[in-house]
Amino acid sequence: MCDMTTAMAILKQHGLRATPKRLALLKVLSAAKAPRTAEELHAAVESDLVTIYRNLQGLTAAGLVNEVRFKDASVRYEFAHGHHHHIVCTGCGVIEELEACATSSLEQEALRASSRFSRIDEHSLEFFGTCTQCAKR
Amino acid sequence: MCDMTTAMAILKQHGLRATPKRLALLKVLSAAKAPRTAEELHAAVESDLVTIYRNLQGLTAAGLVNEVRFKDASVRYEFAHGHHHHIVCTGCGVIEELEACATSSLEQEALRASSRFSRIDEHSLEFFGTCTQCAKR
DNA sequence: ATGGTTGCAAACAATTTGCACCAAA
DNA sequence: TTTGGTGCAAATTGTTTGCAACCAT
Repeated sequence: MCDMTTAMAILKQHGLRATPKRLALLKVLSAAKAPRTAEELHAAVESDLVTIYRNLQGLTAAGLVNEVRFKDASVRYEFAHGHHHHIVCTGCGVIEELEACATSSLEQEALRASSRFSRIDEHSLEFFGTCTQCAKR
Repeated sequence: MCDMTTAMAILKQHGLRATPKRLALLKVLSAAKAPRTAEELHAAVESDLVTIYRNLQGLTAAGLVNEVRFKDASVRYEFAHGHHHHIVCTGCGVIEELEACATSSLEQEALRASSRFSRIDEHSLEFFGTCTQCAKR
């Protein structure tokens, strides 16, 4: 579970009220081990789906939540907790979170290779493979 | 422009006919220096938008076209020509294609760090930054 | 009491599907 | 002449907006 005190402070700081719906959403997200879809969250926290979307927007803007867009077009949300990437199983869809990110050298290289760019600020990286479960079959 | 002879062979091999609309789409895509949206293609090749979508689907399945989903939710298509990545300017949206891809070590590392995966087959990687034009302002 | 928040209905954008007609092989 | 391709209308999916009622501060 997340640091609720800090979260409350950040909410206030962004003019967002600590409503039950919003807190419930935040709680589910912070307890999740992998990013969740709006639908999954809707199923988990009994709020209007529209409210889920609006709160995800607000929380993302406040930096408490990250939006992750996967290559299969699904959009998922996760409690913000440092830069990292994911591996997605192409068999069953399970998503694992990867701790480290060692792409700084890649960024440097990309910038060097580029002809029209002067700065790189961000990147997105996902891996796709087969989880051990699916590999057995 | 692409190797049309090869393209024709691949089409036949996938049960796809060499129709004018399809060839026009392929031609525009192969001439583009950056991935294009369905709308842009629609504007460029006078076919029904639905036909564009259907042909993009078929060509993608045949491996002649790649679908690229950017983090800003836009979906673009490019003529398939070897593995590579892109840099996107967060200012003006210009997209540059990067030649090389040196992520094999990252894949190895990711696989090692993972606890539930036994194989990585693919990855997606995009960089976001500022192009020299936008940097001037 | 104010100004953000919520639910419901409705609007939207992007993409897909059904169907009748047309055309490449 | 057969089977895939095309256009048009309509359906779908995911997400956003308008608005009146509601509630946290």
